[in-house]
Amino acid sequence: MLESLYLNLGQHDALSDAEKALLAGAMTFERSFAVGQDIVASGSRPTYSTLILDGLAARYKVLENGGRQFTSLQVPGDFVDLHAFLLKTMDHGIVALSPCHVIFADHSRLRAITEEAPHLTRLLWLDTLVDGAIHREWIVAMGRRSKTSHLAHLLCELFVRLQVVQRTSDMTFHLPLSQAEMADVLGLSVVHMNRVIGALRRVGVVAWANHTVTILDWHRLQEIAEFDPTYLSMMREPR
Amino acid sequence: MLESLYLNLGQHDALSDAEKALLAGAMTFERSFAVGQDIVASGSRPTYSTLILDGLAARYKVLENGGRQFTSLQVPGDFVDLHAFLLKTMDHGIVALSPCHVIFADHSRLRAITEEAPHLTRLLWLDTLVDGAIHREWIVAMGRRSKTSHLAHLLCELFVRLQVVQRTSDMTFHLPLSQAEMADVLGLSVVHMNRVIGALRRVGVVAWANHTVTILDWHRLQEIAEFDPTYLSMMREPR
DNA sequence: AGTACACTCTAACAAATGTTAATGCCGAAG
DNA sequence: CTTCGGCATTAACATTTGTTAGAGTGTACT
Repeated sequence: MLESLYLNLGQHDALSDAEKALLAGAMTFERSFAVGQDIVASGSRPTYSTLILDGLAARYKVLENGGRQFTSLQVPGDFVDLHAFLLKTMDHGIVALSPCHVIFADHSRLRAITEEAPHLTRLLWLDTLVDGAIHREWIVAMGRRSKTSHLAHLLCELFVRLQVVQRTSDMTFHLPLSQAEMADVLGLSVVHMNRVIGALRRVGVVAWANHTVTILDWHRLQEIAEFDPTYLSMMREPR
Repeated sequence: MLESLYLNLGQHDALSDAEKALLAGAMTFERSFAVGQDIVASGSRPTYSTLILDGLAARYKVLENGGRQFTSLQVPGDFVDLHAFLLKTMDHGIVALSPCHVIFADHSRLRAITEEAPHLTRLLWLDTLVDGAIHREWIVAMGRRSKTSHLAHLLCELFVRLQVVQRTSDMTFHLPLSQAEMADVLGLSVVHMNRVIGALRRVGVVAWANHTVTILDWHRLQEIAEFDPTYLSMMREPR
């Protein structure tokens, strides 16, 4: 059941059976969330961290004028709020973008892991570091890429991340976001988001309909995005 | 000499003398960097992490078209590349924005800390988590704030962070960046950066000359920025 | 079958932001 | 003292992006 988590953590370094058991032992109960529901509320102080077993979720902040910005997309195998284990207070919310099935890991047991399992601790730490690396890539995309390139980069990133946890088939993956939600990812108006998607479609590198993205020309998409997956740390090496 | 580091880590939770000694024991040699020099090169695989003792530095990425985007600003007491301890390969560069005096912490000794000092490990982990929280705040600023608000937010953040490590005097702090460098922070053209700075000056909330920023109206600046320091985790509590 | 609703897409126009170029200021180097 | 070069500033114009409005489309519900 924790296959996605093992795939996610295991992509960076070998995960022993004992470590898998420790992770499994940290888990408590499961729960499902409907689309649009908050999985974690901004301002809350969770005592457990939430692992996505299935579905797509996002971190977001809302400004006074009502504007919403997603700061990350979370796929199966991601701890959406592992950082709250040490940050304590959520400074943002986490919402389900598709029906989400999750499982909760108790902070007291995570703490026990940090006391007794240094290597596993480093892997969990690493998981949050990759999070940060993704954030940096998003900052670069928002600041200095063309909007088309930004979108292309996002699709490359999602494809690769979903591939790791075996949520792609061929060059296709499911992307349940509406264009309004995509606009909240890229920081655009809905109208302009529509223009940018249209532009990328017109180039012919992706097909995108019914919430399903098909990459028609991976090489060219990667070129448009200047996508270099180094930041995802997918090399398996001692950590 | 590591006062800034102790202030930085110690703002989140109590740091024992034993832990301070462990940190001091991880340090090896010191070095100075001139303005514009790379402190860490993109693509390198450092075997030590760099702590800023004095000066201002920034993480950055460069795109094929020559555009540069800063992804963070680093102040004294910050480990600029603590993440490389586990990420291994630098996917971005780090440059000195003012003359920087730094000290290097050996990865092998950091690893020893993770094996033997769980609480200190959690504090170092936390340090990288705050990094991530700042990244998220930057993403929100780039995506959904007005440029004036973004700039105001950046000044609020810098002021608070510099205050923690005692690099402010009254409502004033040193900001060595040129407007071209500021543009690479906010993701703007130099001309527009100049307009935005002019706008914030005209409002009368900050004075800014000779690389020195004076906050004239903290309350209103915070209002313009919608600045809420929660994300910096400055509450001292058990971690 | 008909209605309501959410979503995509387009058009027309307004506002924000980028580009190019020129001016002035000031400190470093000769 | 003079010259040079980097930086801040402004203007004029081009391009990108936002806003408002509306038309089309498909699906769930009655």
